[in-house]
Amino acid sequence: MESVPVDSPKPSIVPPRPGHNPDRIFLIDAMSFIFRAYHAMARQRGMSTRKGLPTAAIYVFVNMLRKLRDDFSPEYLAAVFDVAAPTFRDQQYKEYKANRTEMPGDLAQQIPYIRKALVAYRIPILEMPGYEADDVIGTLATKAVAENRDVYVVSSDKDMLQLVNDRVHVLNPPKDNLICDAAKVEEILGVPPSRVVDVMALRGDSIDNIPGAPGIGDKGSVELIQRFGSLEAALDQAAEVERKTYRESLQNNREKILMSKDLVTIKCDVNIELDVDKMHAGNPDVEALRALFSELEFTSLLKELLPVVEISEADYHEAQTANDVQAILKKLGTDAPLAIAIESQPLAESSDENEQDERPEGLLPLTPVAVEEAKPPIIAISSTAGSAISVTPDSAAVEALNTALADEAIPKAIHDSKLAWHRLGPDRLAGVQHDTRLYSYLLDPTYSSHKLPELALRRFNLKLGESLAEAADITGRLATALRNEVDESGLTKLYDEIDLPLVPVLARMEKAGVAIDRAALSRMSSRLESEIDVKAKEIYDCCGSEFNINSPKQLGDVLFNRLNLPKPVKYGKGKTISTAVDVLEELAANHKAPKLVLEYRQLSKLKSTYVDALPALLSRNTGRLHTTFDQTGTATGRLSSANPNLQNIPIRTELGREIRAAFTAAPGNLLVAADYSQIELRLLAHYSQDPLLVEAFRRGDDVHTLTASQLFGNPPLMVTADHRRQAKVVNFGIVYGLSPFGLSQNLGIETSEAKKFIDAYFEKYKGVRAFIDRTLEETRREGRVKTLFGRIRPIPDINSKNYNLRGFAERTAVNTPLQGTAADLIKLAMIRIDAAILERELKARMTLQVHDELVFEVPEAELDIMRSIIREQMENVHPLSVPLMVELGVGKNWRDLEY
DNA sequence: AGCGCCCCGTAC
DNA sequence: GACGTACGGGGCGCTA
Repeated sequence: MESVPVDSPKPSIVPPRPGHNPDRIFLIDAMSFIFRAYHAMARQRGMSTRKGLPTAAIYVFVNMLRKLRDDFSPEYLAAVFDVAAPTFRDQQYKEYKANRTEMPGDLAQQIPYIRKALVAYRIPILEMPGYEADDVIGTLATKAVAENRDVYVVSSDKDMLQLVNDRVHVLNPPKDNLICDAAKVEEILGVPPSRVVDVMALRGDSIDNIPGAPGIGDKGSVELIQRFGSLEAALDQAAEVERKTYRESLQNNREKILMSKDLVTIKCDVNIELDVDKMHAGNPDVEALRALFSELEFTSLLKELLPVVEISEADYHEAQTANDVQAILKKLGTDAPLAIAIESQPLAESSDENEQDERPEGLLPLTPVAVEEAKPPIIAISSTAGSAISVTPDSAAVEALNTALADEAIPKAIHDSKLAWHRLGPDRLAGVQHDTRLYSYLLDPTYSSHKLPELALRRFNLKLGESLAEAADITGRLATALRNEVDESGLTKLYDEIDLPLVPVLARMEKAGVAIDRAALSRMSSRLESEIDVKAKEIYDCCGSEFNINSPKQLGDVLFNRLNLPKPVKYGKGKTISTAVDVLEELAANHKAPKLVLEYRQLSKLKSTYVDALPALLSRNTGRLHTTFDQTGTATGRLSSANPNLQNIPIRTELGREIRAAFTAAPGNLLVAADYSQIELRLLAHYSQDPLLVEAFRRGDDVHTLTASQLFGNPPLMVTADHRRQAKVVNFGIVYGLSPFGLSQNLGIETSEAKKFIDAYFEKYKGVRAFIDRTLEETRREGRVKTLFGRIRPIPDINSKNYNLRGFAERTAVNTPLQGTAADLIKLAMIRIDAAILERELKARMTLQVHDELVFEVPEAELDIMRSIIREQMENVHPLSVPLMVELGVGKNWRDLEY
């Protein structure tokens, strides 16, 4: 099955002529698209549902249908399938299509859904045992023309071009809905539609195993037909052909060629009725489509189906008096939560987007909006003056609202309670029981968004409007539905004991912020600026011209095309040649420029990303830097940090550490940084129970030295620094799910060498091997991994037939329990440390979390108590088969710490 | 001009 | 093709 080639620069697209012929029939050659979509899918990153059902072909097919409907508004429409049964051609020629391999499993899985989609679109499916789709289409086209209708054969199969005539066109959607009429066919193939079969008979088709004339290919077949006018004439006059191979092929294969023509000729007299009444293109069955798209997780398509908003603002009543508020609260049953939505926009006064909300507490203007219809009852709170809410409630109403918010006994449902905490201010909100954002995250942390509108769409097919009351309404409904799922998925304990209690802890950390030495950064900026300047000039000098060093494209051009430096061995997919660190390091021996570029890069990276960016984000109110921790942003359960990201402040180079030195403590305070030592390797020991690892950690041995001693066969005391370094890379690699290629890149050695390391590692650490095997086996069975505390991550690609996808899934499956359990543990420790600080009414504050490290700002007087609280809580956070160790540093800034 | 993607680099 | 998880800056092509 070949696609129609289009070599002409600008395909002539004939627009549909409205009113031209209202009797247009569109016949879709379904399988030709399905195969096409499937092959296109290989390039696209594997698309699938969370459960692992591949969906790329369905998606492409559905989009083709939509485009067809949008572009042409067909009057009549049908999809034609092949029946999986022998056809008359198989009887005629037993080798027919013998070369065709069976349909791949991940495609076959999708066919039923494509049929469902057609049903939902109310497009009839036609098929005829014993005939191929081509023949059915040819027959229907012929009959339609006899009824004076226009036919559009929707196909990307070149064979179809033989059907083209005055009334029959071939429409090729992947080629931008190119319409082929007779002229176009001649332009593309070099012969008119009536001679397409003649050409094909000569050329043959290896995919369908049609022999054709041996030795005559694409060019020859067209030439011969053009010259003689027809296949029969070419055969009869074969003697005149000068070229020996052509001549003899024609003379010696007459039967074969004629049979080929027979095979490729579409039969137009199949015994099938044309019933146009059943082919009326009407409106799709929206409910069926919705159900289908929902099952297939086609969220963008779902969205388009949903202009329907079930709620309108008219359904909500605004509460103006305390009695109105009390009336809402009365409606609450004993267990029903009060759903709350809060304006998420920053206050009008602080127009700065990045500004942390630092309003004095308790002064926030609140407008409660009561709702009688909603179940559970809701209160939407507008905190912005001049918002959509039209009434000004009396002070007693606001008072009643405030009391309810702070009442621990009234359970609340909120989407993103951390944001609510910030908006309302601490201690004004109590009793939060349902955070729908956290529910969504726990149920599937791999979703790219856990925002309320997306959730409403995904769960309820509901398009959320602007109204705050509506948001509260949806939040209430989501809380009920998601809580059930959380309970059913065994995530309740994790939610109750880790994710929910962490919310106020993070809120306090964000509010506290960190102190920054602005002057130090400013000095550094000036210094970097001049150094960057000098470095740029040096680069221009030795490259012979000025260009944008920041542009990998321009840089690559200069290095590899102008200076003719050797190109990296692998610069595959992209058009630009890689100028990444390892490539430039390699080139440093050949030329001065690469080293200079690396130095330039380091300087400009530090300047733009940190030195200049951080001061711009300092709060005008507090003068400190307030990050936002996202508790629902990672697939593993880790936190992430943004605006600014304080989880990637440099530490590895001296210059980078200078930035760290600008993270200071307020006067009279010290910074305390507490790191878990090798927490992921300790968890590997715990999970695998590998005797070597477990014993090493119990004895307090250096685990990298141990691995070096195992890999290189020296006793631990004889391990060299270099062996230890390499062993460390291997240890890290194990946690990340290493491959020989990855390790070889990291160590700068041959893949074969790397493989020896890996084999040696697993030979020594048999428990680790078994753990990995166990984990993979379980993941294949369950389609997901779990942390020690039951946090779930779906791994849909674990059984994929795609080598890359599967490999990635396997590494993820091994890494996530380790990374995710470490995340759970430190979250638990944070909750307990926070509680200890509150309980003792200490002034010390937790300020940062960097995955395995916590940073505190501690008054000097509280140093001793804090040190002991931190160590105690972190090291004893949860019993494991190996001890957890914490390294505690104290200092005036984040660089100069004394351990 | 604004958005999205790529390349690159920072952290753990 | 690429050992896990993130965020962000700059370039650049795409849309408007």
